[in-house]
Amino acid sequence: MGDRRLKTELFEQFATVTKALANAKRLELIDLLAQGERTVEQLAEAADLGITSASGHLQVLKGARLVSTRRAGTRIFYSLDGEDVAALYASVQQVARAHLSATQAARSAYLGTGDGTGHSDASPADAASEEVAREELLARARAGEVVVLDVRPHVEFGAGHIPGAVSIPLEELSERLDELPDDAEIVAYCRGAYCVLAYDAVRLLHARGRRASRLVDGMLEWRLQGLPVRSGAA
Amino acid sequence: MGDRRLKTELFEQFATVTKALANAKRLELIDLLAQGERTVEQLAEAADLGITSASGHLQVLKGARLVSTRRAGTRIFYSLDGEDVAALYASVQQVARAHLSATQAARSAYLGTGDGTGHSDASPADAASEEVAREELLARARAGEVVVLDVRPHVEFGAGHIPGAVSIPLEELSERLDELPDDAEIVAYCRGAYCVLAYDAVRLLHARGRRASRLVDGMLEWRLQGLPVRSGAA
DNA sequence: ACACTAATCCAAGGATGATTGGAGGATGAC
DNA sequence: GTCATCCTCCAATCATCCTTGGATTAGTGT
Repeated sequence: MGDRRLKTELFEQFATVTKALANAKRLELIDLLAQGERTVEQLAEAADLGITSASGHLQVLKGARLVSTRRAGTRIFYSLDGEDVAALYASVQQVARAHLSATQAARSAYLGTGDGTGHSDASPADAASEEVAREELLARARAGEVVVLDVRPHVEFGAGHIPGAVSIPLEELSERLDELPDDAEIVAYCRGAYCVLAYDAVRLLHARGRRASRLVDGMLEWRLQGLPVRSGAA
Repeated sequence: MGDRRLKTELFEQFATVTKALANAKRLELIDLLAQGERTVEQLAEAADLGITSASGHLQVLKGARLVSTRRAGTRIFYSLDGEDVAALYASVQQVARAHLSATQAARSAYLGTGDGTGHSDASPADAASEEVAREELLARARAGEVVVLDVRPHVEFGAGHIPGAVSIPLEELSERLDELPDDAEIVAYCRGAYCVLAYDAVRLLHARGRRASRLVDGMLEWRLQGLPVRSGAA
């Protein structure tokens, strides 16, 4: 078989994709871009990177065609180059979560669920019991039974949100509580399975005596499921 | 926000997965393991690696919990640690194929389709026209209309195959042609979208005047689709 | 033309990863 | 027990990657 060379070349092609993903900061950039386009400066700030370093990482991602760019005057907006990249990223998250117990622990610690000491088998009064399934939310929202609350920053809401959702970023939530009907049940959501905003929002709402729960996962998984998405400002 | 440290740790967890995938040889090992368990020696041989090197790569994969081991006497069998790993790998292939034109070119060259010179837009008499969809194959096989032919090595057939399929590895095909009914239509399959065996098999069958086509993709995608799989020797 | 901003390019260093050869563990045959 | 086999572990070399600072390019406004 003279196909060793061709075979190797093929796997090296695959590896250009995986190598582009093989860095924590680049994964963080992809996580951000999964919520909508951003400039280099915004990305650097959000991912705690120097401008030069962020630009470098973005060049690597661009080289692997995982992101694309759009020029607007003096700025350059980066965005994910297709839903399959988001799906690949979600797949990575899923594998990490299922295979690495350290990921579960890190996730609990970051989200503020469980105790984070490691024996995370099943906290009885866990926030998991307050998760709402996607199809269920869609049905109940259409029936007007619940208020859907998007607690991500306004920009991300504008780039794509659940139809009918109200946009109140977590930062503004405590001051704008009165915009939410007193008696309604509230379902909050944010970026995805590893986003802390909705967890914080539900904790805050409960503390204020509201009935609130959380959509399972978040926008990333909602979109990948092919469920309806609307874009445009609030 | 004091969550920068926690956030970074979370993404570093994700990165342990992607770093384990960030190497052409390791991807090749995963490709092999997606067809069933193998020993270190078999893997080294198949992937054109030294034993030491292969073992090292496998340790990396094991460290990320992407593969698991089983000891049998003096040998150690490696296998993928769950279908989600196979799904992740398939997702990588998909992204590479959709985003990198070089991957398309490398694929055509390896599979022996198209001309491989780069302008691979659409070869008229392309092998694509002879692809059979998965559900269609299942229905026609159950109705006895087609003979399903597995042209992978016997070991891989034993580890999992399409119910009712006949096992004739490509190497043995030309000598064992008489085992296939003269008049039947034959549908060949092998490992996956990047496996050359079924392509070669169909070319050989056509040359011998048989009616033959190829299942779209292969065993990997069949399994991930949740379609029925049987295991055990022929 | 000039100043200003956003982003990329380049070079240097320190860190991390891949391969190889040789030593060492575990298991099975005798 | 000894030997052979299969695999892992260790150490050294070489290549690759990440970060940082300074210089450069592209675009905007005056």
